[in-house]
Amino acid sequence: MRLTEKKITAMLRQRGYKLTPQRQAVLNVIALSHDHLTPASLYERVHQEHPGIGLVTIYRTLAILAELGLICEMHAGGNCRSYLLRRPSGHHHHLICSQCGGVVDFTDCDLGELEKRLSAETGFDIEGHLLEFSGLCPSCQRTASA
Amino acid sequence: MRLTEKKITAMLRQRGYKLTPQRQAVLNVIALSHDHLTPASLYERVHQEHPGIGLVTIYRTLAILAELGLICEMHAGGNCRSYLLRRPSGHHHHLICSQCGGVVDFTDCDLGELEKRLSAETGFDIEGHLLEFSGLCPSCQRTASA
DNA sequence: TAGGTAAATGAAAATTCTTTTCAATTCCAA
DNA sequence: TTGGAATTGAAAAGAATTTTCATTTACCTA
Repeated sequence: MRLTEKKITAMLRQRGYKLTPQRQAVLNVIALSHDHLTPASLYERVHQEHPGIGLVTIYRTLAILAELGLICEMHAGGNCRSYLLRRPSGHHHHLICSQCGGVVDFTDCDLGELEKRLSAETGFDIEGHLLEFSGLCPSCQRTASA
Repeated sequence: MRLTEKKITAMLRQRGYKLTPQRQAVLNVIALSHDHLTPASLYERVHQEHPGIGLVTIYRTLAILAELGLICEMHAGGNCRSYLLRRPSGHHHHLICSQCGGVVDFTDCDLGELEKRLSAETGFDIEGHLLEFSGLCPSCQRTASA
């Protein structure tokens, strides 16, 4: 079950956030995109449909969505921040190319055992995790060796 | 085999880079540190031993070391960039309390299999990874339930 | 060991990216 | 409808990083 724009707007209202046209435009772009979106690239896309929207609003909307856990915030090389609609599995991991910043996603990480052990050892009530691998993507490997 | 300051300086000279006192000071701090260092925190530490060094020099030295693959550049939440001496194991992990920000480190994570699989599936040359668990530390659990 | 030269340095300015401030506008529950 | 709190955009502020440039320095060569 993928989060749709409709479901997201419902969650927003439930939490007391207002449903402005600007937010709808942002949500629309996020919901339809399968890519990682930086604030700037989101702005660019939203701006086409909805000129006059401010970059500030993009930042603010992203902050709300991240706070509600509806999107994942991630950090990669170069232009640091990017966001992606949250996937069904609940977790969401990345393989990031340290050269070009390209991102590949994967979801199965099998950290349950480790989580259990850490929880027992430290007493932490573990809520989630972030796993990122970094390295060189095939294309940048070729560039590097050339 | 851990990279020592000596080995790093040797590699620098080999590549035609000069060995300035500033660079030595930066290398010294990096080589002795087990933490992730942001440019700012590195600067702070180096500055104690070597006042007068500029933050610019920190950035430049980090760029060279990353280019030579002697340190790993990582991007995590908050203050985006951080660097870590490249370790044999390539590992460094945290358990972070989402309430008080307390951090517990752990090193054994057993991700070798996953790394191998991802590498085979994606063609990435994987250099390192970042694994962070988040949750509530014992003390904050008590506070929360109180 | 002195001298020349390319590389490195620090300060300041310039860029980017992000957040804050604030007055005007807009959503929406009553 | 209407009141009031939330939201908006513009501009200013702030933070992080990079560029520029004149000066200094490491280190190769003679």
